[in-house]
Amino acid sequence: MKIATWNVNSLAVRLPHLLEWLAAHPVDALALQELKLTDDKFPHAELQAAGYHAQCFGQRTYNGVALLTREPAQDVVRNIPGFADEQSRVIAATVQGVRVIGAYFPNGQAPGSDKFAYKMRWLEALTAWVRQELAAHPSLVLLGDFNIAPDDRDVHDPVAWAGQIHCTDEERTHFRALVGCGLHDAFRLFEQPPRSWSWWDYRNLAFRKNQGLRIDHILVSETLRPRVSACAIDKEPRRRERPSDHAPVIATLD
DNA sequence: ATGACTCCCAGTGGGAGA
Repeated sequence: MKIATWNVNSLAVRLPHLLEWLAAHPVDALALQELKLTDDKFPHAELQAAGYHAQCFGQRTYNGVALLTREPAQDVVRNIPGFADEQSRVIAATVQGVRVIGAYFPNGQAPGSDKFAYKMRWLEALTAWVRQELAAHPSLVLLGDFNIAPDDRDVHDPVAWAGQIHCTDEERTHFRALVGCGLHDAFRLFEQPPRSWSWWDYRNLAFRKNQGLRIDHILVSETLRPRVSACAIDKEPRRRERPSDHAPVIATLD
């Protein structure tokens, strides 16, 4: 079973990239973030033709998440139960016996800002809920755009980024708290090329210079850990014309 | 260097992203 995550930065713009990628990588589940469209505009027909069921949770202009699955999904949950939120950031479902939680974590803009405070509240609520979900579903994957670079080795220039958004101690402490619920960063279960990133700024020729951050993650539960045989970032879609600024991440479960 | 690019909604500019 293959499970992947991809921040597409506008599904309307990226649908051709997505369909091409799915044809080359027929994963069993794909969590999408930053759809930037409402559910009435979700391309159900195109994805159905590509062999996928889709659960969507869209929003105009910003945010929006979806879960694409080969097999039908059960027990779909939108956003964090009990956490009132205007923003569409979480979609969870059970697929082939695995509880899959796809999430678009808040950006946070800058430490000290209102958006940073929202990010902290959101992370608090997510962690409490994930703990409950793990108790109910031992086979669980939490994946998506975390907007957190967990470690300095996930940052192309740790000195320049020190204390900046995605790299603050507060964000990294929250990441460790999530992992502490009983999860493992699938990417770090394996030897990886040095300077592996999942996001590159559109500006400054950042992709060409390989200046990026690893902020898109796949966390697997203790129960699933022995089944994970690979995890990789696919840079290919970032090389295409008019790419998303994020690359997909794929985990393979035996 | 408060830059740079891309997307969206707007409406000939500005917010947000990361």
